Amino acid sequence: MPGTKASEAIRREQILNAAYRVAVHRGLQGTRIQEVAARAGVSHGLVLFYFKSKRGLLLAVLDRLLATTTILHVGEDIRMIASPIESLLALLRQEMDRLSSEPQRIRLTFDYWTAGIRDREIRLKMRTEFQRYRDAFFPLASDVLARDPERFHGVTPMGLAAVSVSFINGCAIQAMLDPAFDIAQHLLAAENLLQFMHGAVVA
Amino acid sequence: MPGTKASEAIRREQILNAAYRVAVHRGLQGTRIQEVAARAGVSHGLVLFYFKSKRGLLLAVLDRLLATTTILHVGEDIRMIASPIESLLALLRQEMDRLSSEPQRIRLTFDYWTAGIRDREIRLKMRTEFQRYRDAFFPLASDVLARDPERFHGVTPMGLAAVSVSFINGCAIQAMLDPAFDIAQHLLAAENLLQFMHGAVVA
DNA sequence: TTGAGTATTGAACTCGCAGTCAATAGATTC
DNA sequence: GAATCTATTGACTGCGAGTTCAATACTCAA
Repeated sequence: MPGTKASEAIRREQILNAAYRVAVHRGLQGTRIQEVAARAGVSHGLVLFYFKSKRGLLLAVLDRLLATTTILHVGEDIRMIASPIESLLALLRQEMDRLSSEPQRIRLTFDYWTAGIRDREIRLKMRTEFQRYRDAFFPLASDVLARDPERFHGVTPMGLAAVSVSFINGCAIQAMLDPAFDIAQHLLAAENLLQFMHGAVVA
Repeated sequence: MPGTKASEAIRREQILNAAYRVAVHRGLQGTRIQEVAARAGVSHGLVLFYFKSKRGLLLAVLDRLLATTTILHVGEDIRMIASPIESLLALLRQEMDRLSSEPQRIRLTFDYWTAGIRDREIRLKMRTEFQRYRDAFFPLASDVLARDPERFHGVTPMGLAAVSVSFINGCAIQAMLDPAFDIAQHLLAAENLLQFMHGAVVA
């Protein structure tokens, strides 16, 4: 009855792929090992053989999700912008575009986020990931503060970075459930807010 | 074997109270009817008798959660502030304070939010609630835009209101899992951002 | 006090799914 | 081609939880 054999690496990859798709489709709680196995074209026994438990499988899916998440990339074009505030604006725009382009991934990420409330291991992984994301904002935030230290008296670069992340997260949340969510309008509003700041700096 | 009898209203209230506390503690998926019944001091059969199903119970808990959510309240003090932007700032501060003061409620809300991805009925309830919340920002947002229509060219009041909500949601998300999340720093950063805007307006 | 009506119970049923493991067939080696 | 190895299977187990419902005890009106 056993089917064709394959190397461990290939099988794990197959199963993880399947698990990811099922998790995206059904949610974390709704993910059943049977369905993952069916999608991967193996028996459910094999899934448990490789990942030991459902929890192990979902943790592996989380690792994969985080590993394949596009790390915040501050491209050459953004770095070339002379004004720090306009750079930050460009980065926010980029990230919001990315959010709207992969809704499924975002939904799954939030699913893990919620699960992290009650699961220590998930929580730690998520926390690490978000810290990394926030840290990527750090240099730009520093530049912004350095340009006008007096106005931002008391604000730390990490504080400003965190606020940027908050804004992006908040947009993601609204975009997740609200079909009428207007990304363009959000971008426009954010843009104007930051232009506002820029105007103040220049003046 | 039946215990003391009570009116329907009292029993529903008892059970809902218990269900809410269990849901807060265990999460939506982790809520078991047995535990709810135990907390309410009734049999699990009675819980099903009144709420028909677990789903029915959780929907009732959601109704209760939303009904008892403090509706965004723009107090006299805030309305008295002459500058629209400073009013908005005060409102953001108020809401962030509120977030940090009831973390359990926020967590449960996000739990339903996640569930809403796959459950149409929950989704609709959540959507309605968030729209109401967003609408409450509308008047203030309008005032802000009216004060300087040219700079905000193209931005709608609803757009600005949505951005405000995004910011608050984003803060809530970070605060939920990150123990080191610095509300004070967030407030400070937000405050400075808005002061910035205010300075531009005055200038 | 009694009887009807009903709120309440809890045993029993069902169902789905995670996890186990001995058997097995494909691969590999000599 | 035989022997060995091991990846793979699928039947089996057990449990946890939602749901059902007939029995039961409380309430209240007559």
